[in-house]
Amino acid sequence: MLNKEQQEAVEYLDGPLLILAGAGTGKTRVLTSRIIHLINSFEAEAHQILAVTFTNKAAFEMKHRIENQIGDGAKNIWSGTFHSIASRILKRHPEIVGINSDFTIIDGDDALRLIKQIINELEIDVKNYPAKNYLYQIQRFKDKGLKPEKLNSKDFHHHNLPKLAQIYQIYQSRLKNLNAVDFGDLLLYNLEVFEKSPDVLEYYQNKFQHILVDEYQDTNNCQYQWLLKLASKYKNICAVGDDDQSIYSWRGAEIKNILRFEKDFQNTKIIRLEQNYRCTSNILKCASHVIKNNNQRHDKTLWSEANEGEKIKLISFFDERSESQEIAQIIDDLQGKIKLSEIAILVRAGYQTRAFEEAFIANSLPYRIIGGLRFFERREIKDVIAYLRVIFNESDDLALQRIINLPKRGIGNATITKLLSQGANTNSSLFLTVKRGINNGSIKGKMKEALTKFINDIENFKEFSRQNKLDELVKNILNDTGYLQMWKNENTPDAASRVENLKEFISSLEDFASLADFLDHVSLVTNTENETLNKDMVNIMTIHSAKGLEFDTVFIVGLEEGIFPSSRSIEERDGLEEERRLFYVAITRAKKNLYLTHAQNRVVFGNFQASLASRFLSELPQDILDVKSSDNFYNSYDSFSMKKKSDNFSYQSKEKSKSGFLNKRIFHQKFGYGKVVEINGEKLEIIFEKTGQKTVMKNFVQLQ
DNA sequence: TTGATCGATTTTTTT
DNA sequence: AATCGATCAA
Repeated sequence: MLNKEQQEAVEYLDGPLLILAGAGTGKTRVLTSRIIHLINSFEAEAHQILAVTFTNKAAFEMKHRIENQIGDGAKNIWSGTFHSIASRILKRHPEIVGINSDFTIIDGDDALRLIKQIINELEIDVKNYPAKNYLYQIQRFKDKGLKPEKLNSKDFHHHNLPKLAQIYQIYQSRLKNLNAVDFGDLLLYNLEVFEKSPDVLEYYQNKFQHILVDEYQDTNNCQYQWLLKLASKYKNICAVGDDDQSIYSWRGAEIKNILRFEKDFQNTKIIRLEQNYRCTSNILKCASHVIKNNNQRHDKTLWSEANEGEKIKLISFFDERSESQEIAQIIDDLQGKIKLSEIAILVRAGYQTRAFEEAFIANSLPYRIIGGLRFFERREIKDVIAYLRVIFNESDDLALQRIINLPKRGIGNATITKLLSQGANTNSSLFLTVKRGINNGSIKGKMKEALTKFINDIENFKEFSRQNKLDELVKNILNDTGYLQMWKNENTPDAASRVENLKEFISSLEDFASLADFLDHVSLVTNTENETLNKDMVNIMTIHSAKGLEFDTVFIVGLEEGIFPSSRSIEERDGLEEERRLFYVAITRAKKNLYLTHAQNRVVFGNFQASLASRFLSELPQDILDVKSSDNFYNSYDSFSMKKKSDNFSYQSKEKSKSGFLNKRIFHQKFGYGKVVEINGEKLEIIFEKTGQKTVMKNFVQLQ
């Protein structure tokens, strides 16, 4: 059943509609119901509907739900991520922007390789001006819809990156020569298509009678312009968003797109969804209380009919090891009572997952890391894909560079650089340059032998791929080039798992009819829909990848200054507000139980150091908190644990004070384990295992 | 050209 | 702690 506002949002058909949907208010249901309603009421046919999301997962889920209700007709709906839809459109009109329809979509790795090449040629000091800063800035330009020729000095001056505009321009022309586009280009070229060809634009304006956009607060300027153009004729655009959940400004997202929606589309109807169906009222209260600290937001009141539920648990640990270790213990105790798959550990940054992985392995708790190292991003998989790219398109220099000396063929950096500059001079691809060099004798000896074999291999694979299935092709590549052998020779557990991944990769290829099909798929779909999803495992992931998900029990961990909020966000303008929204998103993932944890010490860049509790913890509503501390240390939040701790001390002093501390292993609440090397009255000299020698009062250590 | 070694640098977040 | 890049000997 839909509530009154949801129903209205589904049925409203008189032009632009903005749905401000708070966390857990059922926006996905509204979106899918609306699409079904459009079709069932004959307002639009499936192929006249455009539904845009940010993640493949969201798009997939939406489509799946609609298919369940109206069957195969749903297949004609244009639904997908901004990038996949833009790619689909660009494939139909590539000539307008001067590329071919078999363009390659390159990922961040390739883009970075290209930028590095360019800044090397321009002799820019990479030490002071790293390539990735350039790449980042260029991506931001693209997010704003700014092409190199449209830049004016104020756009790039303040970035303190020499020759930024020039590099951007060269980067674009190189991509064009390679018949390649990056993620940002997909949208950017769409805009160019629409500008250069009003007919094409009009075709899509007419085609898409109804446009629906999910997560509208995460659109960047380029996507915004794209939507504006497509919707400007019929103005049947329905955007769903929540300014409190905007967490992608670092990728160019602009909250103001929500604010200006009303101005861009006259007579916009605004519907607010404020009834939360997900969380207990305690969790909701916690989230609302936190987000109120932000200034830049629309004030809104989420409410719910749910019970208070459990209190929010706030737990403090000695260090990140005991944090992960004891959380594993807590979960172990819960096992049997609740499903593990209904538990999530949410971290601020990817590297934090490691401690949990280790703790879960130690406690033999099943877990999965969502969004971590994605399948198609693994090195061995990218290598094979690079082979496929070269086979599909021998002019794909970026892919060729990746594999020309993999496995090792004796083609070193010097040779590659030489070949590249030769290629640049003659305006020909790397592949062609190599071939030419072999023929005209400029490549000689061992080098010639190796490169001839390589070129022949590629041509053979090309031939083979015309007659054979994709998985057979890959098997041949792995065997004939010695790539598989390379890993097998390594004989490490790591290499073994790479071999396994390659096997998995081969079996995943069965679904694809052609190489072109596969390459299209792989460039835009980042992860294989993993089959482990149904298994009962604890979920570990970053908060960003948890967006849109919900779990019975959620642990938000590492709530410390410098981690959450992240150290960078503390310095950035508006950084803290976004960080707080991130916290808000994290809190509202929880349906029933919420644990907030932090460690008092943590290893940062290999150094064990004190870690301050996050400022966000002081923004929590105290009355619904249940504050606990791990038994091992002093905790500033909880007088109860202090008392318990001092009990421990008195017990110790009775039993152990006479036995002497010298040369004994001790534990200190703040510094951890150490060995006593000297006693001066009440003071002890201790060499701590992690922090070195310190002077500490006798009363503050326990014998182990 | 390769592999070893040293030192610098790193940690947001992702389509 | 772990990775990346620069440097150098073989």
